[in-house]
Amino acid sequence: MPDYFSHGQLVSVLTAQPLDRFLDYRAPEGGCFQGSYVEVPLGPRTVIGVVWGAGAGGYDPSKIRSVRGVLDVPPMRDEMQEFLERAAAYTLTPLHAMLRLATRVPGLTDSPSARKVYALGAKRPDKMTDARRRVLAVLEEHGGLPFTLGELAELAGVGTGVVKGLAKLGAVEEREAPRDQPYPWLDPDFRSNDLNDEQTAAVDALKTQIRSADYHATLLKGVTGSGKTEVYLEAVAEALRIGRQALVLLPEIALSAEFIKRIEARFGATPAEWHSGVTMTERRRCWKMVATGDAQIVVGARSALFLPFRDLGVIVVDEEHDTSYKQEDGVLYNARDMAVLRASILGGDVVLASATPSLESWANVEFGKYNKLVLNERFGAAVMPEMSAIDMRAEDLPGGTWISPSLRQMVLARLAKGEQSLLFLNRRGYAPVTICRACGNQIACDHCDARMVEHRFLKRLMCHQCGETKPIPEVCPSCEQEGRLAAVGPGVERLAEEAEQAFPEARIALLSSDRFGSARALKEHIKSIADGEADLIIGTQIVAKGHNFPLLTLVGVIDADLGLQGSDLRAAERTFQLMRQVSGRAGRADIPGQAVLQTFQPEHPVVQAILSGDEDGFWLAEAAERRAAEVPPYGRMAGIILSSPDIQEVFDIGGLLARKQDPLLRIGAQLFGPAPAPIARIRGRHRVRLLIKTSKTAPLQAAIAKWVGQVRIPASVRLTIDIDPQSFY
DNA sequence: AGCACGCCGACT
DNA sequence: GTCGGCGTGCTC
Repeated sequence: MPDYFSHGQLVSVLTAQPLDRFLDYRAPEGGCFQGSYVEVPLGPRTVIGVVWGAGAGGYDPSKIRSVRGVLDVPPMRDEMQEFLERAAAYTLTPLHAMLRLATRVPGLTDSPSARKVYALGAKRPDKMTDARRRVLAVLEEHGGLPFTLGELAELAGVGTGVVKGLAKLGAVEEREAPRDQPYPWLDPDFRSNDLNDEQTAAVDALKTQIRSADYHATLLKGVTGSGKTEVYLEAVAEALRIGRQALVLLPEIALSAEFIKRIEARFGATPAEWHSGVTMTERRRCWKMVATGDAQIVVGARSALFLPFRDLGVIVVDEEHDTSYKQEDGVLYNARDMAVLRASILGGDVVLASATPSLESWANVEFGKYNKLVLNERFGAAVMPEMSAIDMRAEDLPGGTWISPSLRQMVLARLAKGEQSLLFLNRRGYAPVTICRACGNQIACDHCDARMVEHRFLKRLMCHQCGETKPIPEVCPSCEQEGRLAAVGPGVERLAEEAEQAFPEARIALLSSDRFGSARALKEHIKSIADGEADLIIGTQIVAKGHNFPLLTLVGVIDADLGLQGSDLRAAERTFQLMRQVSGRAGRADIPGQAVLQTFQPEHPVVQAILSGDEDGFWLAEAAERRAAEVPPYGRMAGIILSSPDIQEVFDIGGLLARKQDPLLRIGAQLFGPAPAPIARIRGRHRVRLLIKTSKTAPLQAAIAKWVGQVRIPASVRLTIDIDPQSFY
C-alpha cells in the first residue's frame, strides 16, 4: 500500500510543467496517496501532477495551496516513479518532460461514468412491429449484452427512434455504463501453435524465467522464418497465466494490424493498441485499462513504454535492431534500452527479438547482461537464399540507369516462370539531387542546408529534413538559365521508371513509405502484392520490415554501397542488417530464393560477410574495430546539438562550452567540436554539434550535467543532449 | 508552458 | 501623454 497523506498534510507534487523542481501542496479533503494523479492550482491555472512523496517544507506556509482534486485513476506505482526518475537521469532529460510522456493521454481528467447503454427490459410492448421485433431479436441473440444506441439500431437495421420508443415502454432497459470498457479477455491457452524442438526449447527457457517473476533480459535471435514470433507469444502467454500483463513493442505501426491478427488467432481476442494512429477515445480507454489491469496485452509503438501498467510481466521488443526505436526529437531516448531499464525495475522479463541483432545487444550477451536464445531452423525447411554479388565495374551500364544487364536477365527469368522479384533501393523519391548543368548549383531547401529530393509523383521537390516542398523550377535559381536543371542519382521512383522500360510486360508495384496516406492503405497494398498482384516490387527500407512475400524468389539490391560510405560508425552494421533482412525475403519452402548485390566494391569486408553468410565473423570483426576505437558498445558517446536562428550565437556558445570542458576532462572524456552539424541548418535554425567520447565506465551523465551547468544558455539557443546517439545529425 | 510585470518607440 | 513591443521571472 502506498503512503497515505491525510487532509492538510504537505505533499510534494511533480507537474508536467517545465519547472525544474517539485512543488509543495496540502493534501485535499479525503487525502491522497503517494502516486495519486492530482489537479493542482499553479498561478492562475489548474494543471495535472503526480504526488511524488511527502512535502519538502521550507516554503512560506501561507503561500502553500491545496490540491484541487484527485483523479479517478489508480495512483502511479513506485516502480513507475523510479522508472521515470532513472530514465530522466540516464537521458539527462528534465523529470517533468518524462512525466509528460507518461501522462500524454486525452481525457485523463474526464470522469469515467456517463454513457448510456441498452439491454433487454422486463416488459413486452403492447404493439409489436417488425422493427421492434428485430431490435428485441438482436438483444436476445446476444444473451442480454448491452449495446450503445447507435450499435443496436444498426445491428437491427432500424432507426434510433425505435430503440428509444422501446425504452420508453420498458421493453428495453436504458442504463448508465462506464465509458471505458475493459478489453475482451485474452485466453493464454486459446490455441497453441505447433512448435519444433528448437522453438520448444526456447519457449521452455522463457517460461521458466517468466514464472520466477524476476528480471531477465533475453536476446531472441531467429533467422527470418524461424518462428520467433510464435516463441515470444508463448512468453506473453506465460505472463498472462501468472496474472501479469505483457507489452509488445513494434518498430512501425504499419506492422501492427497484421500483428493484432496473430494475437487474435493465438489468444482468441484482440489486444489493446497504442500508437499515433489510435483514436483519442481508444487511447484513453487503453491508458485507463492498462492502469486497472483490464488490458492484458498492449501492442504499441515506443511511447507505450510509458503506460501505467498495473503489473507488467514481460516486454517484447520486436526487431530490436530497428533504428526507429530511437526517438529523435523531443525527449531523446532509445525505447529498446528503456524497455530493459523498465523490466529491471519492475522485476519482469524483457525479450529482444531480431533476425539481425544490433551490435549493442550482441555485446550485452558477451558481457553476460543478456541471455541468448537462438533459432536457426527456418520453418518448413526453407533455406537462406543463395547470395552473390554483381561487380558493377564489369557491367556495361548506360548513364542514368541502374539495373545491370546481369540483374535484368535474372528478373526476366523470374517473369518467365511467373515468380516475383524485388528491387531494393534505400532512397525515396525520384532523384536525390537536382543540379544545374549550366552553373553546377544544387537545389537546396530554403530552411535547411539539405538538398531537395525530386518527387516526380508529387511533381515537386521535397526536403527530407523538414518536409518542405516546392515546385520543380524551370529556371535555375542561381544562374537563371532555363531548362538546364537535371535530376542526378537514383531514387525508387526513377528506378520504377527504368523498370517499366526494361520490363514492359511486368506488373510493377512501388513501395515507399511516402506513397501512402495511411498505415492501412499501405498494409492493403502490401497484402495485394503478397497475394500476387505484382510481378516486380520496387521498394525502399519499408520492404525489409517484417512483411512476407511468399511468391518472391529474387531480391536485387540496386546499390549495396549506399550505406558503406559516410562517417557514421554504425554504417557497416546497418548495411549488413539491411542487406540480410532484404535478402531474407526471397525464397520459401519449395523454391529456393536468390539474392544479388550490385556493388562497386565486391571485396569490401561488409559485402564479403553478407555474401558468405558468416554472421559471427562479421560481428567479431566489427566488434574488434569498435573495441579498438573505444566507441559504442565498447565506449560511450554523447552528442550535443546547439541551435539558434543566429549563426554567430550558436558558435559563441559552442566555443564557450569547449573552453569550459574541464568537467569532461576529469572523467577522461574527449570533446570534439564545436563543428557545424552534418545538416548545418534545419527549419531556419543554425546547428552546431559537439561530440563526447569516453570509456564505458566513466560517469558520463554527471560530468555532462556539471559541464553544461556552468554555461548560461540564452533563451534563443536550444541545447539538446543526446546520450548514445544513433545518427549523428 | 503560460502569464505576469516591466521598461523603451510610434500613435490618438 | 498612452498603447504595445516581447525580454526576464515566477508559479507551492
